[in-house]
Amino acid sequence: MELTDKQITVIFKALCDENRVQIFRLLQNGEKCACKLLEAMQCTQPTLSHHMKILCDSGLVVGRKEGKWMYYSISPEGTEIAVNVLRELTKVSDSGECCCK
Amino acid sequence: MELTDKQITVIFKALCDENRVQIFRLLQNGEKCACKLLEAMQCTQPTLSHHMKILCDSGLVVGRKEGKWMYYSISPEGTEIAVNVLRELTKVSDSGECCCK
DNA sequence: ATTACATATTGACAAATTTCTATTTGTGTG
DNA sequence: CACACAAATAGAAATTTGTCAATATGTAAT
Repeated sequence: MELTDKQITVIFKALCDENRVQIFRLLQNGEKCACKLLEAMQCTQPTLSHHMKILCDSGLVVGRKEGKWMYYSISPEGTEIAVNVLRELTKVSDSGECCCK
Repeated sequence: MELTDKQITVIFKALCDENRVQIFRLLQNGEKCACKLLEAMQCTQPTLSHHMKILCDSGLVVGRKEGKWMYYSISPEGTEIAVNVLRELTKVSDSGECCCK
């Protein structure tokens, strides 16, 4: 399962905005409906919808529709992928010195 | 050691750009000087300098000056912090249902 | 069907980001 | 000192992102 550089940026874009970080905090207690998230956030409904789209695109959050409502939750699978990608990208396999010495 | 939401976004901004993802790949073999990175990248020197600043600000990369040269490498400490933050933010402590049912 | 409600989409605008060229700063050498 | 080289900074242009008001879509209830 190889991710492109582009896909990697999409994952971490989820965490590049303070509002979205706050949304993660709200989701830590379990699944929440959009309306409940909206109450807790200082933004309009379209703005929240926009952020939720970015979060779902990242794979770190999953949405579930139930009647009129959208329920969002943190995805353990997405989380695991993100952690692995981060570990992979920052893994150092020290192989020799730089030439510029 | 508590990080603000703002600081968290700064960490993950490092990984929000394809060029910077590429730089991580280049640094995986160990420390590299800026001039060597520049050779491998498709951008100008000021652009690389800009990206390196963002990477250093994130704490995921550290720079070391030696004479005229700047040497950059992946920071194991910064990496560990980033992984911990990611784990922390995406940790679910399931405490009850949403009210909107 | 009509109404009410929850969410998504559209379009516009402001702010932030990326990129470049030109210039400056810092360091070593003849 | 004067020159060359590496890297950073300044400033401007192009692009992307975040935000909102307005509107559309989907769902349930009367």
